[in-house]
Amino acid sequence: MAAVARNAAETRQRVIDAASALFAERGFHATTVRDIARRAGVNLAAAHYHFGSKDTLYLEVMRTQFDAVMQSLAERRARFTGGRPSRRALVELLRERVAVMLEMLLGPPPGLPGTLMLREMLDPSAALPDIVRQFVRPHKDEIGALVARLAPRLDAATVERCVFSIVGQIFFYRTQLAALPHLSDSPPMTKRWIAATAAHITSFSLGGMRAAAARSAK
Amino acid sequence: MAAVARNAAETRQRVIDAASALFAERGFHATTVRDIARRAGVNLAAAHYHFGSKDTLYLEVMRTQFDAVMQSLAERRARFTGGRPSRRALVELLRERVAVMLEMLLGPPPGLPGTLMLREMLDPSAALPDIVRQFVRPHKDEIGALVARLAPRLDAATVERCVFSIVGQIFFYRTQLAALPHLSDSPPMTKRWIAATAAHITSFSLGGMRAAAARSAK
DNA sequence: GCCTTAGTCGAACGAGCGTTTTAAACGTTC
DNA sequence: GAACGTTTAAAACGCTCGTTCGACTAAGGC
Repeated sequence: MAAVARNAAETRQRVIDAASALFAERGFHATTVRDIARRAGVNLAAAHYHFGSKDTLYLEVMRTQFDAVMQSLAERRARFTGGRPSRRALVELLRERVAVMLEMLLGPPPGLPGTLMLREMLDPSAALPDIVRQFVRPHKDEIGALVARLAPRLDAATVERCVFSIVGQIFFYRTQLAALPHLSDSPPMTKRWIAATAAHITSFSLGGMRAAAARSAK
Repeated sequence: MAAVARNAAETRQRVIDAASALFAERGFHATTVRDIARRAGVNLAAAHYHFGSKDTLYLEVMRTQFDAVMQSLAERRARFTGGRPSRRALVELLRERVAVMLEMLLGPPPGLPGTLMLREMLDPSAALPDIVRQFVRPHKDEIGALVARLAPRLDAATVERCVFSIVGQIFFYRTQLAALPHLSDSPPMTKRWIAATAAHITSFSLGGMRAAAARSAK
């Protein structure tokens, strides 16, 4: 039984991995269970044995994928605890968070969670509430906390708008990924490019927050 | 022949309209030609008679849809010509442009071009280059011109980054449309809400441009 | 040693898809 | 008014999809 169980777990994982890649690549409807089974190197019926249906496989893929994201996010979050950081440190934290989100959305190669989430936004499934809770909310809350500390005078509604403005700038590069080669002189998507983009977004946003504070003070 | 031709043109239009709505609503793969024919109130074969295949119908839908957008854009653009506007007028122009894009992306009801474009970005088809040329490029160039006039000291690369930052803030509300009810206290998407959002994005972006100018001056 | 159970496999099923065919209805032309 | 090309309607074709079936293998429990 041990050998079988080990193989079973491996089969399960291979199906999950293949399905993650294919769902991200082509979307739910354009992906066939046969393609998934072929890429996973398992039998067609085996996939159905483990997951029951294409729909539940999709939900399982989402759950698995965003569990992993949540975990890596939790590790990064540890840095926040500890004392009352200087403004310079807060800015640095924001810049780093922007860079992390850019990396997560654009690469390395697959940019899988970003793509799956974008697809979920266009064609919401039963997984959407979970994704929002595990993925979107934490990001929003963390950036919101940073904004609130960087601009203490802002009311809650303005903080939310600023968060949307910051996150929007980040998401833009994933949303328009396909169009960017037609739009701009090929951005190489290198580490260097990500750092430069994160730096721009950060300083642009700091200026924006200043303006928002000035506006709400009036 | 005249009566037939009139019916034929009407049939064509009805198919295009139904297909536009369904492709936006469900995406290409989840939409069936039978659904389109049913919603259009025409026979299944009629659609194939007029468009040959589902793929060419999709391309035709895209062409038609973004032709219309381009036309409405051209009308709005007329306002730009004429003299050297004051800074206050430039800001007003930017605010109005942001509001127009928000409206186009979020409503009234369908927000059709925005949805179709987002789908194209996730699953690019042969229509993507056209969409970029007719829809994305003009917006980018116009906002770029505004940015360049509002912050004359910026180099071209920084202007581009600022444009991406502005457009990103706008697109955010379309990208996260499905998640917004889970994220925020239900934004009503009314005219009033759009105006308030446009005002925030505009002032946030003006502050961001100021910061970008200060940064590039260093 | 036999039986149950978990897992895999090839084959097949029914449904729904895009597309094509067939035939009837239509206005136009002579 | 008969022949014609054009447009619509209905049925059918071929294919692929998600899913199911039954046989088979290997590993414990009694």
